[in-house]
Amino acid sequence: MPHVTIKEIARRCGVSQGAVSYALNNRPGVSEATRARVLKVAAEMQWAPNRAARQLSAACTETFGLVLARSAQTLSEEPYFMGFVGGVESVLAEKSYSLALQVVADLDAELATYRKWAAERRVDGVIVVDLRVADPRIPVLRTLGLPAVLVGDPALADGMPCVWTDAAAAMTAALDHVASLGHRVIARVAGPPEFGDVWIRDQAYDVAARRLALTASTHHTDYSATQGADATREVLAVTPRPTAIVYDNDLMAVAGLAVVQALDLRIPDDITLVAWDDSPLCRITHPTLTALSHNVVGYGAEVTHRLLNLLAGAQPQSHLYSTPLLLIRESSAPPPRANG
Amino acid sequence: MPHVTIKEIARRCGVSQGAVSYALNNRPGVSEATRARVLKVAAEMQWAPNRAARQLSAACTETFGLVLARSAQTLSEEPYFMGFVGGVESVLAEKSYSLALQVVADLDAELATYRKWAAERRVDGVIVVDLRVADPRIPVLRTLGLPAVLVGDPALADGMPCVWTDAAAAMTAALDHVASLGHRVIARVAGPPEFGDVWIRDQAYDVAARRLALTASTHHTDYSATQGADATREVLAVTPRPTAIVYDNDLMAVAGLAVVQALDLRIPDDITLVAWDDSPLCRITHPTLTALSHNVVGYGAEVTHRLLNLLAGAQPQSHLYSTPLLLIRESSAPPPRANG
DNA sequence: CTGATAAGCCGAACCGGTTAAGTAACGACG
DNA sequence: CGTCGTTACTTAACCGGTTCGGCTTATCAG
Repeated sequence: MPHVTIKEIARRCGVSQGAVSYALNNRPGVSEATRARVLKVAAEMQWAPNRAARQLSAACTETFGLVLARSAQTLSEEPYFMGFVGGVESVLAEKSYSLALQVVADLDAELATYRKWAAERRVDGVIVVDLRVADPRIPVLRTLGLPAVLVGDPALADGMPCVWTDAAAAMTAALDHVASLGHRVIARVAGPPEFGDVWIRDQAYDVAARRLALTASTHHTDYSATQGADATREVLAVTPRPTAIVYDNDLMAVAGLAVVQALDLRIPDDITLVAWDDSPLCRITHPTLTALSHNVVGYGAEVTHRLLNLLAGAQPQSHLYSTPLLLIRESSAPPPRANG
Repeated sequence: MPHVTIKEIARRCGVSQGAVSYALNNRPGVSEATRARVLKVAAEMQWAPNRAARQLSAACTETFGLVLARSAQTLSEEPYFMGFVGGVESVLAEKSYSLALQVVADLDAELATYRKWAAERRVDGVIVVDLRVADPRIPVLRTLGLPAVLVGDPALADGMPCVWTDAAAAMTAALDHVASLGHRVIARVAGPPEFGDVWIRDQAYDVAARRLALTASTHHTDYSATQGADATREVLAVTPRPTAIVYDNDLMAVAGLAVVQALDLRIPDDITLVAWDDSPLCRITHPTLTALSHNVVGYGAEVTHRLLNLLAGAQPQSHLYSTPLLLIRESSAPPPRANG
């Protein structure tokens, strides 16, 4: 059962290949009668353009690339990415674009993938996540001339087009919240410092803590539940003990919650917890977790739209998607001896 | 800056295109001296084969397809898929294959995607997940002649190649465990009944409960945290109240844990909980959750290997990957009045 | 009635690889 | 010395689309 080609349609319609191509692509050059006949035959034979052939002549792959430089294990623990990918997909699907997803071990492998994709003409553009401070991917993508939209703060994007959420504003809101509850000693369980977003939060956290005259510490982790739990134990061993902890993701916050409970401390009576990356996790714990919520699916969709626009000739620019919203839940309360 | 092609290399080396192709593909037909020269020039010019061109002549895309028929929201909540995709990727990467991932709304859209991929010659084969009872995708894939490996029990695969984990054995182990602790009234918070894997577990649960003379009920959900919590509330409202609950995924188990705690019942003193799909979630709660653990990343890798073998000409067959292992943790204990 | 214009279609080149068929040079062998 | 076989290439067709130049024919203005 050979594949149905444009040539076969041309034979059946008694016209040339070229005419069929014009007809199928809704371009002038054929009569309406012929066009209708061609479309009918094509539909009957269930013709669809061979992707490789089209790519070869059009020099356009209709594919975007996304590289995730995390271990498969980490990815499976972080609900974030799957939602992001889902958002990307939702936009690509309606443009009949597709997504080339690659999971690699580290940043070097990610760079190698970009080089390969560029040389192979594998993708039309890429979406870059997990932006770093002085990110080495930026100069590489520039050199390769690979169109890209970065996911992260303009301060990290070095002039490349990017989409960002205002993490600094969100962090400020979180600290205003705990300070207004009366907390004076707080801690933060953060992600890896090399991640640009974590760096942004680091800055905002320090600035807000100073402004509010809070005693504040930061503990960096690898975002995993294990290190989130460990960091929480460290935090609670310090004197004076913090009465509020801000986490950089939901997984660590839930892990922290369990640690606090295992130590027979009560939430929120003894300790207030604030999570980042709101997800069902934050709503199913007991008590539920106050969290900085943002729409990850929509974020992925927005980034994809920007990349499409960029390829369509739009000016490269940075675009603020949103500011995470602080959702106050049961894990927030004044500290034990507030007003004391 | 035009792309470097084989023609350009041929020109520089003073040989024909064909000779360059032979040299680059390590095929006989060129002298060692020429081959070395060609390889050197190709390396200098950083040549990489244009993917579309190779696909067109080789009639092989070096791409596998994976369709996920879930909402982006659901996907972001289920850690399962990202781990699976990571496992698939780990195998594909070393073969320089790539993955076409598509997220769609429902089964019909999934079928449409397969039809499209087959017509476009978009992928060499597909990995099919979330196998259903009397799955409509099986006849479609057969008709299309699209090579596929199904992820699920041979009883559901209708003779197509599949990779499975022995869910029935795992369920039996879970019930043996709770029965041996002395529980007599148990409940199960299950996934959607149309999923084949859930159906398999339904059967095994009923059989084991009858054999062990347990009073057992099953509550079907959509796998979400919300419905997991709701089902748990229902379960706990029944008289006589079950003393052990088995969940079909980790997310619902964690949600259930919170519900139980919110009702001021103690785990494991009052209620024993068993989760499926062990993940960090099960280890970070307080108390930690007994769970049926299996290696999702390895599962994805195994499935991918099977698909590669299938395309290499191996006989289609079903292959048992593993039986989920029951990891007993803090959420397991005898019922309140055991030995009574 | 003639010449210009355009619509409709054909043939062929092209994208960048792979590969079958053909050819020239050379050594071995009867 | 002629023949066969091998090696090392070249040529050209091919994959399945897109696209350009040019050829027919019909249309219409002059």
